Amino acid sequence: MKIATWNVNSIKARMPNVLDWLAEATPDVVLLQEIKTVEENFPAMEIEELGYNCAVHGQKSYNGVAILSKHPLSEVSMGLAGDKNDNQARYAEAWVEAGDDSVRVASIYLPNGNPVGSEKYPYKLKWMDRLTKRASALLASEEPVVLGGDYNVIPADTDCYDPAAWANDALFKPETRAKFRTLLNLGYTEAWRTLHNETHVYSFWDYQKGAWQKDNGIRIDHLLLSPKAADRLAACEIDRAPRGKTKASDHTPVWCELRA
DNA sequence: ATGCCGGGCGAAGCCCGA
Repeated sequence: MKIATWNVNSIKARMPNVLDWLAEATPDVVLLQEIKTVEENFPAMEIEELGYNCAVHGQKSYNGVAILSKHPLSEVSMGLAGDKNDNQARYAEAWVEAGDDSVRVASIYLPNGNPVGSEKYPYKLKWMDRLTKRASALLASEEPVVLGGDYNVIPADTDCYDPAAWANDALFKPETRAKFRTLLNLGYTEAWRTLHNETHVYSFWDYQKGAWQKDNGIRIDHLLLSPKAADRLAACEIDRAPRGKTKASDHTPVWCELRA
């Protein structure tokens, strides 16, 4: 079971790249973020032609998440509990029906939180508390769970090109990283880091200042595995190739392989 | 301190991202 996460920064602008990558990488499940469109305008037909089912939690212009799966999806649930006034589309969850390979997945677009002095930062921290609550409830089921997405969290100094430059940023502040650790400490395994010792390996490069060419990136796209999923973890990689293509997203896909 | 780039929206220039 190959499960990927990818912030595509607009599904409509990214369709050629997304279709190419689906055909080349052949993931079973893809967790998309920042689709930037409502469900009615999601280009489902072209994706379905490649054998995927689509579950879309859309929003006009901003945010929006989706789950693509070659296996049937059930128990599809959109939105993150805990704040009835939150209408930003940042969370989608589903059960992937695949026999012994079955797994629960969530596509997560965690708020950026900048600028730190604005209301956006407390919104981010509260959203992380809500995610922690949901993640805790999912553990109680003792199912295999993969929480994948754009976490907008740089876990450690070595996950960015210049820690000093990010010191006061919402993606890197101690409070942000502490909440991310709280999430992990529930019992989740961050798939890429648990299989890799390398430092300065990234999943996002800004469009500006030649960040991609200089490899000035940050690692903020993560796959968090419950114990039952972590026991099945066989591989986890960051596929840099899509970031180097024309009309690229500023994020590149991260995928993991779970044994049956 | 701000723009840099790129997308949405909508038809110019602003909002937003990380």
